[in-house]
Amino acid sequence: MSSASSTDTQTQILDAAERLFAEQGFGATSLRSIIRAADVNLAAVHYHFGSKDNLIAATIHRMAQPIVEAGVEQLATATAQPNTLSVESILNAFFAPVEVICQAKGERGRIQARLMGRCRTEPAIEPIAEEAFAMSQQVFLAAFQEALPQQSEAEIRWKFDLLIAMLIRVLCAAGRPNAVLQGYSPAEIEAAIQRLVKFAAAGIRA
Amino acid sequence: MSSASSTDTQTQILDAAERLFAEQGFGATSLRSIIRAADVNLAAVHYHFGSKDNLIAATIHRMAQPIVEAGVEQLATATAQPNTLSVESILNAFFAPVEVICQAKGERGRIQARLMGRCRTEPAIEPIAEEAFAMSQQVFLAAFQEALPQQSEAEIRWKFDLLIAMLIRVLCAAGRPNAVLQGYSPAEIEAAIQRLVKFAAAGIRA
DNA sequence: GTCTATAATTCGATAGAC
DNA sequence: GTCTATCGAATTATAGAC
Repeated sequence: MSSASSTDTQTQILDAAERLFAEQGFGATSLRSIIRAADVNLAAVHYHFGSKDNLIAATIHRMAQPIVEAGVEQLATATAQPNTLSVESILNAFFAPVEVICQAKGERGRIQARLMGRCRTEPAIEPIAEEAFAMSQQVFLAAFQEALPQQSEAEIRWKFDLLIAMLIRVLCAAGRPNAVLQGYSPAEIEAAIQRLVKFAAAGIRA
Repeated sequence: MSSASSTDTQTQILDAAERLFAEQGFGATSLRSIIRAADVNLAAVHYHFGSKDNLIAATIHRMAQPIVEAGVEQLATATAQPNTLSVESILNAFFAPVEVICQAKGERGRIQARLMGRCRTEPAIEPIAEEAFAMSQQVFLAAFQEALPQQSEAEIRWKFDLLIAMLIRVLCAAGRPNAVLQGYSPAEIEAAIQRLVKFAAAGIRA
């Protein structure tokens, strides 16, 4: 068991790593800049995580866990409805991370959004990220296949791949001039999600 | 005027930088790894480009130029038609880079696609990339506004932002399991573009 | 579990010979 | 225009005291 202080040190390191990895990328972020921001000793990183690569994996997994859970839970609720599963209800669950990240976490949410985006542009990181999001990918693909039996699996797969790209872009660009999500109030988040669902549903059905 | 050999050295450096920046990111790629791949001397980089930052800017501009030109030219052709400008014709021009990059350049195209993707995930690079793609962004936004007068400028802007995210994803994921673009033959590229146009047009009109 | 000190490498940049 | 040599600073990682 870890003591309370060691848990705090781990969290401080993860918080700083999350922010710096998101802003600068994994390779460009040094352990020194992380321990400076976390106000811990350099040796503590190697003690708690072993290496920079292990710290990267731990950071990604901590970021992904609540996002995957929120999507899977909300999808399970939608699936439990007696009516036929609609594309819109699946998309509402798929875009749930927008609410999870932007509303509940504020500034930290935008950091995690950037980090999520990096998982798709850094080739060396992809295996780690793929594992972290595997469960989410699996259940959503299955739901779309059930809701769109007339479309081939390959067709649904590349459309779902584009949906992920859209979701990441929405999260990364939140609050910026041309973004779909301009503010962070519950009403604005809800409205943005509805715009996204409408946009995506039309594309998927096309 | 540069001599022939100096031009070759510059090109060798740019080719290696393009590949390594795309694969590892700007911050994580050292000048030494670039000169190793380019088989030139370290001092040659500073002689020809002055600094790492200048080399980054030169690499991005060289990548962006033919992409911007292809899109703008094809859009001009579509605009020159006597009929009303359709969303589909604009989107065909917008997705032209897929053909430019994937068909004409082969493996190097996929490298440039990744590099293009990095321009939107590395905050420090954004000003450079924004300048490199400014002309393209401007003409396409104007075309969409003309084709969709019933939609507000803000609405068109966030939809266009998502289109860029989709285009980058298509280019980055080309050839991978769940990608819309599976092969690189002219027929497959043309078919993928048509799928994309259909998907995007439905979303934009929604 | 936290720390200092340091080893071993690598980084960007520059000086100066040719 | 290209090269060698090198500076000063930064990097990851480790050893060992407390």
